[in-house]
Amino acid sequence: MKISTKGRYALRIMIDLAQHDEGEAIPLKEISERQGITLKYMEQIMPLLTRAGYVRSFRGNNGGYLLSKAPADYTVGDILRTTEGSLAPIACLEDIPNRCERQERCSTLKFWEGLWQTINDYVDGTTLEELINQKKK
Amino acid sequence: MKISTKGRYALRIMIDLAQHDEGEAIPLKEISERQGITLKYMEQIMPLLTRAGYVRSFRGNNGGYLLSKAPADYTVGDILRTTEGSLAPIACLEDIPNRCERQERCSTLKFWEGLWQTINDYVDGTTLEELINQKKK
DNA sequence: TAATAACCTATAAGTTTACTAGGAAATAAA
DNA sequence: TTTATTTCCTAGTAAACTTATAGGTTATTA
Repeated sequence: MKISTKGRYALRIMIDLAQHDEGEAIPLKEISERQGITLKYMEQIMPLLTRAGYVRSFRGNNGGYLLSKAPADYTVGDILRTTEGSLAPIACLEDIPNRCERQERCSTLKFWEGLWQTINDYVDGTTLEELINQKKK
Repeated sequence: MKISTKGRYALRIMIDLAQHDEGEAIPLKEISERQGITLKYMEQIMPLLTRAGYVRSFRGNNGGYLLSKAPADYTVGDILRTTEGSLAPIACLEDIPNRCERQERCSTLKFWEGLWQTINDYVDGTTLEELINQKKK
């Protein structure tokens, strides 16, 4: 029941981008040095955020990344789900191929659905901006 | 971010024990047939529940397991934590060896602590009895 | 004594995680 | 036009974890 480095790193990268945003694209090399995350691993994470439209990427010299929106317009849930995938606590909640034949009479299904909902509500209840400003108690 | 089969099976086993409790110890062989979980795998899960004092085990002929308490006296959280281990969403929340040196200035730490708390609150908010009676919305 | 059932430990296949590696394509500055 | 920079893409890989199997030991009852 753990969030992987992909999601955790993505969150730190987004925070770093927000905190160092001065209009110019920020290259991963800089973020790598500040955050202590290897460049090559970040290169794998970034396309997920780019494709989701959460960051704009610029290739070539003076290239790098910029947030597409204001920090207040991202929930942490947005970022985690694009990098981690669904936050469903058990596989049979998500896709049809994962459903089991016991589902009709499964007495735990609703409990798991509730947990999923609870997790989503929590992660969607905090924005990137709140994280940066440490407004969360 | 998934609950493993250990925790999910443990929950189903506990429900099965509750639903078929007639005072006599229930052998794993029976539960195995009803639940479609292999006997040998269950034999690995049960000692965790026995050591936690959640079930009483009886060896030998006519042996098996019995719940130690009434279904209303177990929270789902109790069962999941004994079989899954801590439900902390990231390792650095749990033990000292896992703490990172960035912890002081980590802007996501409180967020993760809050998620952990939220998960614990949810799983502790449902009892085994409620699960059986499907009182959960 | 035989059958049953929990208990204990080891092993192993499959999957996931967390990277590393190498090169291609795009872009800007020289 | 060349060079340096940077993202993008794909593949590989070691370690850890998950999900079991397997075999034997101990306890208990009929």
